[in-house]
Amino acid sequence: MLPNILGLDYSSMCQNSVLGHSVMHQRNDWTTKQPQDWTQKDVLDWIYFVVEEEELDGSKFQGEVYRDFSGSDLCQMDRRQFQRADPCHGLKIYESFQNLLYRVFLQKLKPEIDNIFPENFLKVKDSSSASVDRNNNRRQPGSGRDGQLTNSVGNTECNLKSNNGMVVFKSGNDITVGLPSLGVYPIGQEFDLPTTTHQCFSTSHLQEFNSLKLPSYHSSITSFLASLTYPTVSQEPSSGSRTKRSFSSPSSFPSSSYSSTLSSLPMSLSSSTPDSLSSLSQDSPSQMLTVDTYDNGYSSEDSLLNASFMPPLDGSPKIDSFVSDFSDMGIKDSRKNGSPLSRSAETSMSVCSRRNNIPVKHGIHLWQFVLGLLQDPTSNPQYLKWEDKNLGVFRIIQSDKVAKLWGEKKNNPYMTYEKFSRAMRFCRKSGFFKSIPTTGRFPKKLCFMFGEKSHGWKE
DNA sequence: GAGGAGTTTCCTGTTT
DNA sequence: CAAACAGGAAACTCCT
Repeated sequence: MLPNILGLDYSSMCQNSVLGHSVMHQRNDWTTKQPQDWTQKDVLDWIYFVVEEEELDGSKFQGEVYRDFSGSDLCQMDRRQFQRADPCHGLKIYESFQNLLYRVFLQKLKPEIDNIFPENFLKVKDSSSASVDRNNNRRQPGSGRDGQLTNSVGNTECNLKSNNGMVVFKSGNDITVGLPSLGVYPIGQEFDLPTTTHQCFSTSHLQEFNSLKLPSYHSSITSFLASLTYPTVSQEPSSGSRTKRSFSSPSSFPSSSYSSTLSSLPMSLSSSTPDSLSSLSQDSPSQMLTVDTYDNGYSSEDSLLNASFMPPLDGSPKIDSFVSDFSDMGIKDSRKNGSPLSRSAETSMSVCSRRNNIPVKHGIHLWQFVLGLLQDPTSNPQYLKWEDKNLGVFRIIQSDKVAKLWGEKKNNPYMTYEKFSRAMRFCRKSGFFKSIPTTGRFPKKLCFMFGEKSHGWKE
């Protein structure tokens, strides 16, 4: 039996095949090779597998489009090239391929991830024993109402989450990193910050990862891994109920690699472990990373520039399931008088609070979010694009989509372009954006310009 | 606990 | 006419 390097369930491949004998009852070579080593035949086998798995319209599928591509060719192709090659299914194939590369990478990392999540470092959460006090975002023993968030399939929420939505969770022997763009959802257990030094990932892993072409979440994972590579944990209690931990890091480690900010969800906080984990933010100018339970925002230009925002794909279950949680409960966004959701109203939403019970620090600012989108090839130029990068002028192409992404970033399913643009106007008033010059060069609608207080957009 | 920053929400009116 | 823009007002979260 050939080794299955991808961790795929082949049983599904051998059942209900609609593609005939090429897939059915036949072990495909592509499952035993690295994607970059695939032959043209492997590519075709995999493509047909995806068509079947994704239930794509076979009548519109033209396999010959992919006939001349090898695995290494696919690795070099970006979203647009897939779409150009196959206007009908190219994007779906591209997404599946990115997903596959990502899984291969995780398979390789698994032993080392196991190493940094030792068993005694994880503990299963008892949903009935704790809840979130919305005033201080800490769990209180005994009141189980908000005790545990469940997603649409009833899984426990995750335990470690980066500011850009990436989630690491461990279930038994399975470690998974969930990314919004993949619709991967966290199932996990609570864990405490390790109190010993962990040299978790070797730089060779990062280099290897760098060699993969994963444009949409490349830098997120890279920075995430980098942040896990070097932390040396020391604990320093601070005033009040909050405890801070600091992470020192080797000065040789480039500051740009500190971009990932990790934050625990309040779900994983308990009275006995008031500051489980936490987030990393660069505390310049020293090489000290301050870890604060509630900090999930960018704290420096470096972190901004290296943070790859990962917009979800159309139909991503994250927003959809989130919104459906509200609609299922018959809850509508029917606040009056311009007020945001009141505390009482929010409380009445119980488990499905507006912010999903995630403490949202102001963290990433609107202008930073917009800049992140502009720097992300998966959103630029699809959702917004530069009109004049030197001047900092950009135009929003899909206003609703951009607003929705902002809402997702803030865990607010009710975000609209109207509200988004109101926030943009406030940012303009504060100097993060400014008015478009009235030269007639730029369209007035949906056009914005970065202001004096924003930075990092100029080349 | 106060106050500020940065939104979020809803609103009315105007411009494109 | 619809979409976008503009800005007031109130409320909210988070931070200092």
